[in-house]
Amino acid sequence: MRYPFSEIESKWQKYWEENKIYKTDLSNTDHKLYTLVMFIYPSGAKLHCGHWYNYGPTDTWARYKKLKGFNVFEPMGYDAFGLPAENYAIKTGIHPFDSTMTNIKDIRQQLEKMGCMYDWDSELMTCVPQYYKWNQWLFLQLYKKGLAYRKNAPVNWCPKDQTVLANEQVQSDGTCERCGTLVIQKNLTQWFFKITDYAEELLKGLNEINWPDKTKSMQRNWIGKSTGTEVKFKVENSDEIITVFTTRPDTLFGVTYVVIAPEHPLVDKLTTPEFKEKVAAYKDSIKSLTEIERTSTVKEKTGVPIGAYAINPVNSEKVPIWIADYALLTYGTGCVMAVPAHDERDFAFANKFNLPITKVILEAGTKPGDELNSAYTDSGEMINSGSFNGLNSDEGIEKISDYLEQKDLGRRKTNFRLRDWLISRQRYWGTPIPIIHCPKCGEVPLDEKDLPLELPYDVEFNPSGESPLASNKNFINVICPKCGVDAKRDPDTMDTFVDSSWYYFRYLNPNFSGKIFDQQLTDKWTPVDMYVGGAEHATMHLLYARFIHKFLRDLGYTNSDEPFTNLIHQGTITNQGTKMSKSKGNVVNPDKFTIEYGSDVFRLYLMFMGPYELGGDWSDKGITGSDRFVQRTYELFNRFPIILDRVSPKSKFEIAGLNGEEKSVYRKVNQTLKKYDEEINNFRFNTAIAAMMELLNELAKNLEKCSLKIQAYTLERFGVMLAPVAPHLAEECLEIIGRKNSVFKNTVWFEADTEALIEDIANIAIQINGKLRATIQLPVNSEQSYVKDIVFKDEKVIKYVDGKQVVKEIFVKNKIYNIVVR
RNA sequence: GCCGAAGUGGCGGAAUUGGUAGACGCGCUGGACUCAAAAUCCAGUCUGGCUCACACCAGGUGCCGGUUCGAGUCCGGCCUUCGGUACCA
Repeated sequence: MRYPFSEIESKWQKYWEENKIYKTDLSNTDHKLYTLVMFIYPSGAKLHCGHWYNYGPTDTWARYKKLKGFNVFEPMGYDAFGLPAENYAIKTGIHPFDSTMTNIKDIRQQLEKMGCMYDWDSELMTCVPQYYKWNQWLFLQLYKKGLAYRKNAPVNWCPKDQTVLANEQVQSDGTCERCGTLVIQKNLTQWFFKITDYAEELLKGLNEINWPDKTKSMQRNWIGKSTGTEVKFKVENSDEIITVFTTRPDTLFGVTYVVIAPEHPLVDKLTTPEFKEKVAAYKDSIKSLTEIERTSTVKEKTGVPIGAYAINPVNSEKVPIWIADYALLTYGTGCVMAVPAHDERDFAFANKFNLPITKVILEAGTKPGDELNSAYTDSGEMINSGSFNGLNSDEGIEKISDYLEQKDLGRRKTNFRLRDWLISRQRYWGTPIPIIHCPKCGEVPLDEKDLPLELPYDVEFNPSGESPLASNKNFINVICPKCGVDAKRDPDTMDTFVDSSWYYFRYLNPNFSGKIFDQQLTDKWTPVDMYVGGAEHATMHLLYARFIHKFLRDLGYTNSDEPFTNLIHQGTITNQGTKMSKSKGNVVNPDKFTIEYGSDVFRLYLMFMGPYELGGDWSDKGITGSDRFVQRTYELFNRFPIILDRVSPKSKFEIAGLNGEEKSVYRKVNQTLKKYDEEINNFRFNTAIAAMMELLNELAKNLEKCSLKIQAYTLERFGVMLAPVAPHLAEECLEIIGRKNSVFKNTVWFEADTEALIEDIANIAIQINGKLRATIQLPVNSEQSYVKDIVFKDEKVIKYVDGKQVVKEIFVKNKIYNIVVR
């Protein structure tokens, strides 16, 4: 009889729900284990295979931990604010709130069908005032500490989504992370969170968390710490000072010109009258370039002199000041000292514009007079550097920095590539910013007791570049709480990454009302022990959450330094090489497979496909293999109904007292237990399932020939191993053999009998000069002398050794016997 | 350009500290069952050579070289693919 998955899945799902099997007792924190998967964005596309691939295997891991005795908390919720719902509203006229609620309802049903052990009492969604009120509260705390501020700056603007984006949300090809449209630069006044205040700590903290090295290195690069020195250059005939940042103060004597970012405010002040026109023309010419064109490393560098000269503080040399597109206003001081001899960019630029090149670092094995064909960027002996001549340049970095600091010509400085997090968005479907703009008082933060500032339902959606909230008169017009005059609310909403930067706290008591979260619980249950989600969040969500976590800790709201102790990225499931997405129309609907095969088969198949962290291209080719495994398993258990009522197996058997088949079965089940344990623990589901398939093959062959006791022993263990990977099937199978109660109610785990792991017989490979010539079977742990006798009686060995001299013999116990002949 | 990961049968993928390459599964081929098909079960399946067949021989983990009794695994030099990053001074 085929496994009636539909009936059995609903039977056990009902049982689990009625018996509150997955309700976590949060008061019990012994062996607590917080397992979390990144929450879901509730779009109309519902669950696709990628979601399943994320949630199914993670749930298997969580169930495995539960069986091993952990008190597991595994919640699920909805990242419910965001652009797609709003774009959908623009297209169809369906309000984002309504479409989101409908989607959540559908997705919840799909999630329930998956049969994961989510604690549904902890479900949360971010688009309700009870949740986003605390985004606003968080904003106010940051504001109070000066960590939320507004400034006018060149920012990334997505013309399609009609909103600004954070740096992290612009992809390396200059397109929008959400919609793929080319992002442009605009000068706008926007809200920022000062993540840069935590740059150093965000960097250091990476050493304390067990995350994939890849992800940590991406964050390190993104933070981009760089230590160097700021050097002050006086300007000839001017009181202005140009401060440059350099990591190579040792090359200061080699400066032949200075470059300022074209947008730098000093440019207008310093440009001499005869250069005004050229400078203006140049600034115009780069304005028309897109960000990618401008920062492309293959593009030739451009620039113009501004007519003014700077004075090198160490040798009083007069060098020309240029503006060039390769100097970035947003990094360091926006000004660069150019040392063409020892910097590739400066070298290329100097060659193009015939600027002088002065060598000040000597490459070992070259002469001072040798011509440079390219910039020499390594260390060496300092030359042409006054009193610093002869020093090694590494030492020179320190010596010149000391000198500059003593003379007040500069100071050591650490710079970060990380920029502040731009959090305001000119969109509707997000958290309103709790600030009032008063013509008299300026920015007036809302009082905490007036939160939440609710998002109004009625607004104009059509994107005009203006925040939709500005169209709702009742919302936008307000009396200044300070002075009573007519004022306006801030019309922007927050980046949805604010919502997700602290949601893992909220899960523990999503209905808590007095504070942002229930610290009684969160102090005991956070950090999250295991976090699973896509690698695409490496420098976005995963960085923001670490920042907010540290900020909350500084306020005394949490007792840990990091939000996620362990992190795993599931691989990406692609379809014909491209990532599944609704816009590309290549989404594979998992329902097709769950309807045909059931959710356990589908879950098994996803896990069996390959290494979890690799993902892969979607194909349903092998799913029949998982189906067969399930059918054969079900059939096997049905051959031994209520066996546990008829016999109570021992917890261990003496292997010597077993007959041949029993020994084989007993050994295999224990070997499988050990393998399974190691593999699942490390998210290597594919090999764990392969081991179970091997076990099933063994049982199909030999179980019937075993004693009742061995049969019961084996099936009980097989059933328990099955429970994390195919929960519905396992519950049913265990019930068939007579187990009372759900295995997830009275959890049990069987450790392998270590004595049963070793085989009696070892296969020993015989090699001549490293080539396999024969294999022999001998009792395990046979000594060399014993093996040698048998090896040299082997016909093939005789054939190969005959007439030759045996030079060496290598013996590895139970593995190989290699004879080296000449 | 730089940083990181990966290249193994027709396909997805296994392989402890260097120790019998191809576990497990898909697909395919042959057989059993069946009136027939599906399902199921059994056998075979890296490539080439030779053989009626068994056996045997040679080659084989992206390419070239090295270390070693022995290399998918270690070292050096390349090639390709995929992620990340992009003038960060």
